[in-house]
Amino acid sequence: METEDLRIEEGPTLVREHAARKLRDAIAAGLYKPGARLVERELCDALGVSRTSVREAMRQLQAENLIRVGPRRNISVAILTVQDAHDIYELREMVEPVALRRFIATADPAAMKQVSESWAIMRKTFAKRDSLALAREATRLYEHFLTHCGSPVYRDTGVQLLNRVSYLRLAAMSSPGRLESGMEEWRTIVEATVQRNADAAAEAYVAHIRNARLAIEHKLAAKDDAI
Amino acid sequence: METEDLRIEEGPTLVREHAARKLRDAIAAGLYKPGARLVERELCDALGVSRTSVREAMRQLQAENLIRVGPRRNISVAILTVQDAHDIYELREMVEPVALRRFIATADPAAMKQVSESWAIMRKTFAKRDSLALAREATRLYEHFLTHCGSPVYRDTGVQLLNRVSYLRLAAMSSPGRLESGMEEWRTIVEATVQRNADAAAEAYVAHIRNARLAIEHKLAAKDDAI
DNA sequence: ATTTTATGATTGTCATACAAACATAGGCTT
DNA sequence: AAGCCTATGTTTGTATGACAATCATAAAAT
Repeated sequence: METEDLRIEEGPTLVREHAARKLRDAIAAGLYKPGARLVERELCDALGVSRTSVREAMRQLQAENLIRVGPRRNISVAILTVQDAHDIYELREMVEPVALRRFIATADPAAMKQVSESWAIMRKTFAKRDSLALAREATRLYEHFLTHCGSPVYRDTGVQLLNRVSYLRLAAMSSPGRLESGMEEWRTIVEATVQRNADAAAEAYVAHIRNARLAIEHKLAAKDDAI
Repeated sequence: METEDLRIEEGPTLVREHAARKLRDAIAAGLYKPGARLVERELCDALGVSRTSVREAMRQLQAENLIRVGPRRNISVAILTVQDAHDIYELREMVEPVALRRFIATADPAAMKQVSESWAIMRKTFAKRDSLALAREATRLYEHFLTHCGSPVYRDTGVQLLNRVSYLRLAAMSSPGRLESGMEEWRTIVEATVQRNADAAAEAYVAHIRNARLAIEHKLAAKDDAI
């Protein structure tokens, strides 16, 4: 009975959603870089699905601001200006601490246990200096808080903001020392969370997002304009 | 030269976007009520476009959380629970006052003039007790602040939240006295805005959103569960 | 009356088709 | 040789038709 996870929700076996997830992941992993042109036909070949499904997935990513349809109707991975990144982090700072407070107030033991487990994985990947896996697990934890905060509204809003900066977060981890300080911040967040100390957790979370923003702005300032 | 509005942006003459806008407006106007089933073929007939375009528009509205694809794959207008509505207003209270502050700080005279003009229209429609036109003009003003706050991120996030509660706002205007108090709140907001008094405008805006939320929660509490 | 079966409706996906916009490469003119 | 024009191919937007799978409903059988 433990193995069976009786979900009420629908089976996610839609081709268009599979395509959308693949594209989202590819963008997050930096496989498609900001500004890179996306050609429908090539995506069809790469994903092994029809144009119909690719196009429906594209409309979804477009609404999520992950891709952009230009004036010449060419489709490309969205480019974030320094100001865009700043604003997204500013919003994250408003949204996610509230979600974390709600998570702490309402999370059941299973959801709380997942936090410790994700944290353990993060420490392991950190020890191996596997940035990509670490970023992925951190994303999982961010989304875990949002998903289990009891509010679909906070979840949708928060996840959308997170997705928009996913590749930036990966890029920022290459700043010297950022990995270490980030892990310190996470440790504080996780410890306060499992102890259900909402104030401490939220405060640490705000500090974490702010530091992440500064790291990213520093990284972006090095480049010319936008990424 | 005054009549020509030289836009850099792309021409919005895409059938799918036209369809998406029509559906959004229909939901906002209460033409399609929450929970109402949407049948592709009927939408094709009503809009005079192909299934291709309707489906792509649906994917967009789905990503905007305006429609929902159920487990049985039937598509319906999204239903907001009382909690959902509460959370959306809570987020609006975080996002929109910041956008308004930025608007006040950066709006050019033309953008500021538009505020007075919208406000004039609102007073006119209010005098005629034309709730639908009033709601539409208020939406235009909300979106005007967001569009001209200088931040695409705030605009996208704010507009998305606004769209989700569009039909609720219309419904709340039928509460006795809400129209009058709402107009008072708007007057304070507009006056402070055109005087570029950011603190006063933001404070009035927060109060306005809070009152609107209370009116809606009161309205929703009357019904059973969700709308 | 209950169960079973047939029928129709709806969605998801694919394959084509074609016009419009656009890019590119050649060829032509001067 | 430089610049202009044309032919060709590419890409996107849209429409149409097809079909399987699922679901709902009506009809039929027990």
